[in-house]
Amino acid sequence: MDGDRADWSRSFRAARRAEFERETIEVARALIGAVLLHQASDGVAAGRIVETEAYLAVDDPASHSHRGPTPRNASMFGAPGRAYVYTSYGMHRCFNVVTAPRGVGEAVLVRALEPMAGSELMRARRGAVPDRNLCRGPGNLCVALGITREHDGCSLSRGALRILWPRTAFAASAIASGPRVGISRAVELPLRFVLQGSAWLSRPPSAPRTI
DNA sequence: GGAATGATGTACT
DNA sequence: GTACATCATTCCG
Repeated sequence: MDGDRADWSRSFRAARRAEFERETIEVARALIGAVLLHQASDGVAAGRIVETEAYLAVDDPASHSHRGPTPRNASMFGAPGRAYVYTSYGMHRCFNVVTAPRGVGEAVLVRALEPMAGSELMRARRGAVPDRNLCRGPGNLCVALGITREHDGCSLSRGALRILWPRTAFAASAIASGPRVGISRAVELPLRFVLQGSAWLSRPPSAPRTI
């Protein structure tokens, strides 16, 4: 009885891990619609992911991993399915999901959430901002969910900070891709993914290229 | 509406 | 010193 339960639990966890072990671009797409949840000491907050960006290990000079491991980006080279949280511009936190196998250095940046639970807590953490801005932008969503550098390297399958995968993925037509935001190198790569029509994006998808 | 700006940790020249 | 996966504020048309 307990043995069955342990087997079930093990295979369930393996399946959860497998979600993170697909190709990074595939994970970036698959994360659209997943829920990011943080159970903190002061309460629970969660939001549906509506915007992501993939950062790759090869031919991607905009990626933090491009020049190899450093103390800051160490967790990006760690195990998949864990968090990479870094400080941006000295003041903001940015939350990433590590995707590639240990040592490779790929991750998906989460850029915007649609609030699902804990809006009051988010408002308390964010201060006087319009609700539509609670989780708009990578720095803001970290404040709203209470994500800090303490979460760097933590598991996203087991701990207080978790990804809840959707039972069924969005249709490909519901997701748009385009250039990433706020970078100056590799600007042409279409590695940003958004839920089409979402009111919660950090910014609208850029217009389709007309050549 | 948009452009400019300042706050500032980490990594690099 | 300079650049940077940002954000809120200020200034301008």
